[in-house]
Amino acid sequence: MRNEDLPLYFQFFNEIGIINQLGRAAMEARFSDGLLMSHFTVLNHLIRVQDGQTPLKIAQAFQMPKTSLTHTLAGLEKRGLIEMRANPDDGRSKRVWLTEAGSAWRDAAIAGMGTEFAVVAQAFPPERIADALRLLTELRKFMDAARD
Amino acid sequence: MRNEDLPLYFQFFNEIGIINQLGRAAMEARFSDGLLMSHFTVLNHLIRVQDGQTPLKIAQAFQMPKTSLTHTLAGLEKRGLIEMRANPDDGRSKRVWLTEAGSAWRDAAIAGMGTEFAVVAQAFPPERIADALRLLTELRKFMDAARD
DNA sequence: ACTAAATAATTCGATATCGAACAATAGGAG
DNA sequence: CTCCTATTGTTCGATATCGAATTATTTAGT
Repeated sequence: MRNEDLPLYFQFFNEIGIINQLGRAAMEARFSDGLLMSHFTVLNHLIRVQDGQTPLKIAQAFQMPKTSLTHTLAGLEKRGLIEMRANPDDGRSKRVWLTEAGSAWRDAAIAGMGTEFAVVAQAFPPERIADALRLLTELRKFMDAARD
Repeated sequence: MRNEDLPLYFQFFNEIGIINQLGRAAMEARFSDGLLMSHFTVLNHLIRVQDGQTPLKIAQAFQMPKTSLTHTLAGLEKRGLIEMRANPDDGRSKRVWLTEAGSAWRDAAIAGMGTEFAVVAQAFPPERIADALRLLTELRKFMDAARD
């Protein structure tokens, strides 16, 4: 990397960070029951991939300390959005299952986001977003693979 | 927004979130003295804009609750990276000043990031990043302005 | 000048995050 | 089987985040 390119990459990640913060705040403001992005992310993952995952699997999927996930799962369970049952295949681990309420909450959260997205979509048409998304997806996969 | 475009925007912000998390973790791993991105962001802001800002100004610049900033500033002050002095123009507020150590720590942090960026730059040349950066900057400004 | 409303920062309490240490179980080597 | 190591999840302690209430000061209205 040429030295004069450093600010470019720096600024890139900087903008990513700010957009993430703004987007996150906007979405969390619409979440009911004091739930946060971490909770939503887990529920969404269980629907996208499949429920019945072990906590460790989920933590790895998000590159997240498993100790943080324990706490997030506890919050979801307390609110009745997931159920944790023993794993018959391995006495050490558990399996995480969505409840009806969990599935419904996730759907409602996504519907709520639509309102936010519509505002963005007014100014940024799908083609532009899709264009940038290609790079972002590629970059995410690269960074994910580059983790030691 | 057409309904079938919703997943596109959703996925876009999702990738932003993951990249942010991966980038953040990689950078924080290099920060000395247990400092976090929040600390770096404040120091960097004081250099970019100008030090002597009031806490409220800084909090607004980051769309961040001022109560969180109080805590971040306390951490920076405890480590001698900033100094807070009374504001002669307004008895309610204070002004935040960088110390030599604060400035040096920020420079070292950026230098450390260079190593991470170089890996990314191998696979993603400046032109591609600059291209995406244009959209991101525009989007960030838009979202920033759209805040109520 | 006096009072009321607005503003700056902090304190408080509840929750989140995360590294280190831990208990329980699994699995492999002998 | 027994011992040793690896793996899974939790607990614990320290710090971070953030909304609500609080204190001090300024500004606006009269």
